[in-house]
Amino acid sequence: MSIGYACQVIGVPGTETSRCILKNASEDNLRSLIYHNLNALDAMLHYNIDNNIHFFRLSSDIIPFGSHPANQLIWWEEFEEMFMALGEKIKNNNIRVSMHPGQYTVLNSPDPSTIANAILDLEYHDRFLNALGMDQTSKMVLHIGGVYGDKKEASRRFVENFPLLSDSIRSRLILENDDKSYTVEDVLNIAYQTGSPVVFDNLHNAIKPSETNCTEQEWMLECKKTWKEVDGKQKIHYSQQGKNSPVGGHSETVFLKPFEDFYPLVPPETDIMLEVKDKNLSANKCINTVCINAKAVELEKEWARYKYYVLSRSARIYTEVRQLLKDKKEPVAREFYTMVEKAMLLPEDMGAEVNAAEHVWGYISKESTNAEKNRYQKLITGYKEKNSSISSIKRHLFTCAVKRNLEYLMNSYYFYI
DNA sequence: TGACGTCAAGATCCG
DNA sequence: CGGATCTTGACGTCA
Repeated sequence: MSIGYACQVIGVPGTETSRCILKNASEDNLRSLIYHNLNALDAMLHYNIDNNIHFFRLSSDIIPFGSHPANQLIWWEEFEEMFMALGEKIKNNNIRVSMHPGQYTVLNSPDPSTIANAILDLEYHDRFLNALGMDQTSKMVLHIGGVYGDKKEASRRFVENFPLLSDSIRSRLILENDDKSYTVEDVLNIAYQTGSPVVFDNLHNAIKPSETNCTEQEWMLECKKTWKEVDGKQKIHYSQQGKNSPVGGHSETVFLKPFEDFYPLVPPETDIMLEVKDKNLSANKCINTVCINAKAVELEKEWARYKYYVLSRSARIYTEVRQLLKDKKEPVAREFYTMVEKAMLLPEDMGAEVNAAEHVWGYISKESTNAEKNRYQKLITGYKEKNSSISSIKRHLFTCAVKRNLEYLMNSYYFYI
């Protein structure tokens, strides 16, 4: 059972990908963006290895305009060595990678040019995984597409178009239920005909349930039957409805309580992809709690990154967490993350924010320039008088930390959530 | 015709 | 001029 997250690493400098707009997509620019993004991917893998994360979705944006005529580079040859090295890193560290073409890749459209573009996009993703040397267990997730007023006919068209895809693509494709049109039951019926494995998405299933009334556990077991030996472990998507988001919007973090209620329902030997705004933070939280039941000493690394954030929400919770880790009464992972969640749910408190900012400033103040000091004081005053936001203070502090390469600060979640 | 989702790039504004 | 904030992009479907 691996727990993973999608595309981005929060809070680790060097993992950011870059892009460009169409009019700037010159050969040279694309080349340097790809080079930059492959290095970013290397940093992401390094982070995952360091944090015991063995399941990861690769961003489709690593090759800008990867399936667009604007990009004519033979990138898989030009960057072959980098791809090989990345692939070795993935394999040697037992990481499972997957990709997820976006909502605009529609294989069942009535418009032939849309289908042609969808095929090009699937070819791009497949080529990317092949360049890394990934086998058939590295999957590409796809939704069924539009309904066009007739779901039966649209489903039939999906099945009809499926053989247009290459062997490699067909062996990688897995199909997911969505929250608008195709229920897990609809997807299973299509997948029986294409021979594709099915990804169960719990939030989509909750928003758009199947006509047949089955529990989440029953649907996951139905999906499990579509996974063959060569496909590797069954995959599911897990997310929670965001409190202030539109229906289907993902939560800021994966709250432990509902996740731990769900987890026992998941069939054994299943990989769980978390879809959540705080990405790797939630992956670490869930892995440390349900997979390895991390000890206090192992949570120190997490605490180092969370501490100023927690302090900025509540000095009281900050003290509680310190006490918890000091007492070392095992197990503490659940208590630790529950306290962090409690801090996240608090409304912004000006006193707590200023207090935390002062603590962080303490790292910088002694060797700061007058300009930095003045700016800091001005921002604090502005914040207290409600003329500016806490984020402008954080931005300034972060810039100062980066200038001095203060890694301990730069890695703090305080700046990212 | 605009919302949907994504999030950095690009554009513009501000002091 | 640097930094902050707002808008755009690139895709297809659907109301």
